[in-house]
Amino acid sequence: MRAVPSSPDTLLEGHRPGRVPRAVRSEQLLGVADRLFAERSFHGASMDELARRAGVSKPVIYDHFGSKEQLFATCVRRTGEALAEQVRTAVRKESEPRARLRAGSIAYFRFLAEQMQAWAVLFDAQEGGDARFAAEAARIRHRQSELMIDLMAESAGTEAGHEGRAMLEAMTLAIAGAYESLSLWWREHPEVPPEQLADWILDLLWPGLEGLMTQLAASR
Amino acid sequence: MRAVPSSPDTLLEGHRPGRVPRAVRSEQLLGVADRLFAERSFHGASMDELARRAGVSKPVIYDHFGSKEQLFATCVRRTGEALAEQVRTAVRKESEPRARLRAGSIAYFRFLAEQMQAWAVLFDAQEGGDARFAAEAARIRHRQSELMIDLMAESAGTEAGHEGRAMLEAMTLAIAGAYESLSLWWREHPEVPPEQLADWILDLLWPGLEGLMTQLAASR
Amino acid sequence: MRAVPSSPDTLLEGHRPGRVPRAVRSEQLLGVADRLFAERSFHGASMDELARRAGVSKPVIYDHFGSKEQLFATCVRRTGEALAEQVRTAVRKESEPRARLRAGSIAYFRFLAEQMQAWAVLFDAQEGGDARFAAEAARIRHRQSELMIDLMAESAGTEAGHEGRAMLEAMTLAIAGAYESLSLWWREHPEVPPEQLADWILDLLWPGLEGLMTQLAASR
Amino acid sequence: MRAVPSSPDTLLEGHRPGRVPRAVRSEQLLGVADRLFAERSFHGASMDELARRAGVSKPVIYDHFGSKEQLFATCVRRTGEALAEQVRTAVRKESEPRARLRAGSIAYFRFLAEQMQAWAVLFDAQEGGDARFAAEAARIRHRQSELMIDLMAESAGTEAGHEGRAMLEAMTLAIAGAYESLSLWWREHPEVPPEQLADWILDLLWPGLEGLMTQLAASR
DNA sequence: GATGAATGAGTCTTCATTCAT
DNA sequence: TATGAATGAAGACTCATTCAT
Repeated sequence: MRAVPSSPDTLLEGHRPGRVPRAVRSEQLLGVADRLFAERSFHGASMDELARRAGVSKPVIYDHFGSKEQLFATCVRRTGEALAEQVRTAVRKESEPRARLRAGSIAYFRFLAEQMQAWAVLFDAQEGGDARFAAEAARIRHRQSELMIDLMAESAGTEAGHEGRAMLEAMTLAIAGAYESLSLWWREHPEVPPEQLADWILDLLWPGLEGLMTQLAASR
Repeated sequence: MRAVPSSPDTLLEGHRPGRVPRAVRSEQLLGVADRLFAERSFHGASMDELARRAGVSKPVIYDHFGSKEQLFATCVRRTGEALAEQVRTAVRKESEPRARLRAGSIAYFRFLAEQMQAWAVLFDAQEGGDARFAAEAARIRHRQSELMIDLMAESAGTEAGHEGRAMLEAMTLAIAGAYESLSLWWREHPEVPPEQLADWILDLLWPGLEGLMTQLAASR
Repeated sequence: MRAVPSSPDTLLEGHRPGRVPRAVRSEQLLGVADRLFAERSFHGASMDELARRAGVSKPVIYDHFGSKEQLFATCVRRTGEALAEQVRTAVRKESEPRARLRAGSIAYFRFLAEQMQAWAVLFDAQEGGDARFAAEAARIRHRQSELMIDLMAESAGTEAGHEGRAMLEAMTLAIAGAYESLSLWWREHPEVPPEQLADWILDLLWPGLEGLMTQLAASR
Repeated sequence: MRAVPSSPDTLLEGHRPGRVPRAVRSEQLLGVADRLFAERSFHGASMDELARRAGVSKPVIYDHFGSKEQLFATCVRRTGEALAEQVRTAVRKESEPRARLRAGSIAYFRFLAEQMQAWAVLFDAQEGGDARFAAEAARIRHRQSELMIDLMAESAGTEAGHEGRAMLEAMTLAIAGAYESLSLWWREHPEVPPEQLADWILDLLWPGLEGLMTQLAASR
């Protein structure tokens, strides 16, 4: 029994349904999709609901993104980029390695707090049903931690020797995993401030990280 | 043009399709289900395919497990318990905290290597579409790392003061996340031996862990 | 070997399968559903067959009615209303109580004769498998006989005193039951004209009804 | 997930599951089936549940009754016969027509009160999904009212002339319908005593019935 | 550029019924 | 004789996707 369109989210975006420049419509759809995927996860979200919420007909969506999967991939990428940008900016404001990592961590958690929904999209990409997004998501997550390390190491001038390459990659992911799990925990303990989280995880990771960096520097 | 049953996995289990004692069939079905969920993830796996692979009709499966969800939950639980057991055993063979953690880590990675498929089930439980397994899975993952810490700390006699409780819980999950992400990376670099992985992650985590434990002991 | 759609009932409705305005399709589906439920009863009717007969795919039906139950309820309600309307109209044309009842009875039987299929839907609602339609159906049947009595009594100015309330309700249903059973018998003796049926049942019920009405009027 | 047999109703019947004379088992199964069909109606009742409740395996049931439908038909017939017997006995105790009908009515309602479950079986037979029981049920219901009339008329010496045959049959069913509908109403107003019900319906039907009988007698 | 209408394939689940032991 | 194990067929329902307007 077809649901009545009711007030679509579109209105909030400041555009009447109907004639809308393509780029704007695209952006608006991505926003709605972000929220929907965050709420329902890839499989739970239906194109029908997306269309309803966006206040457009389904063909519009297909015209813009081709398929549910491509739409999802786009959401994931966009969110990943926004997160990366926020972290990068924060890290650049510091110069000491530890301070850089701390700043990056705080920026990271702040992003999550501000954009809960986008964040969920990012992590749930781990699923995706067909492991097709695993690729994209993994790349993003990878980049995420790599970013932190790179930025952190920027001043240290450390560059991975060939042998340490694999290890660095692996550790990079391990760290990303630690952040993500911590984020999931945070979801249920939102009273803890981002700075607290950052201090905790720095206490856990920094000593080891410092050691690894020294070791890499030596092996160079 | 109905598909021919083709070689069901049953044969691998050493049982002709047909009459089989209930317990045996149960076990066999769980095995096939483990593999299937590992390949396709919860949503991607269909009961039809499961039945086809197991060489039985669907009602058999429903008679044994009641529903897809219950079947999945059973797989997750079973795998979690097996993993925990393997780790526990390994840890108990050592007495020095660091050695214990190392032994546990190796056992952990060995379990994954031996039972790739089961392992995927465990991690993918993070999804589950309806966050219904998230509970179970989270509990298992939590227990996993808690287990390591507990066992590790056994001799140290450390017991969390009230204030450190939240931090410990959070760190525990962060650590689990690190292990899991590392495992995912390992999936694509199977040439790295478990001991190597263990050493890497110990180098990363141990210094911080040692510090945390000292700190907790002091605050007691 | 997929079955050819064969002549769907659609043709009878004057619409090619394919694109049809929503309201028209709705109406057409209700018609087909009426017939199907009449033939097979709620449980015996399958949405698959309904779709096949209507010459549409199942999702179309679900889009229109939401579920089998809602579709059935709609059929029942519609039929009930149509019947009530027909009876009401007929009764209003007479002024003498007995003549009113007779006119109503004839209208009632004529409705059945004209819309056999709809009629079956109405009576089978008594079942419904889960007693979920029992409510709706009971209400309709109740209303049916109440209607006759009310209309009949309109001029008589009789109004139930508090004490006679239960009795009136019970008798009302008993009368409805008599009509329904008589209708079922009629199904197998279609040669009997509606007027004949009306005379028979009036001979059976009128004397008693007259007595009851007098009695109620006196007790007021 | 197969339910545990748990205490089957069998025990109440005073026979251990296992070795039981065929006739006894049959009787016991019918008892359980009566209750089950009464609770769930034909379609809602499953052979699995029946077997579980009876504490036997399904093949036993199939061995005894051949199919679900035959089992149901048997239940319906048995119940109908018991009801007829009870009414017949009561009627025979009176000699005046009106008194006979009244006694029969009371016996009828008493039967329902005492054997609610059996009664439901009887009326729900109106459904049956495939109208296959409609036949059997109709016959029984028919016989029911016929019985009352016959018994009532016994002393009156009235015998239907050929012309009045159809009318009598039709009226007979109409009366049965009235009783049944009244019974359904009673289900929700169990505080009303059977005698009250009998008086009500006699007030409604008797005057007309008397007239019909006179008319028939005259036309002879 | 946008939509209302429609679909085919596939989902999980249940049931009456019957072998093989 | 009685049963545990199994099955084929069907049921309601949903979804991503695409014509025809």
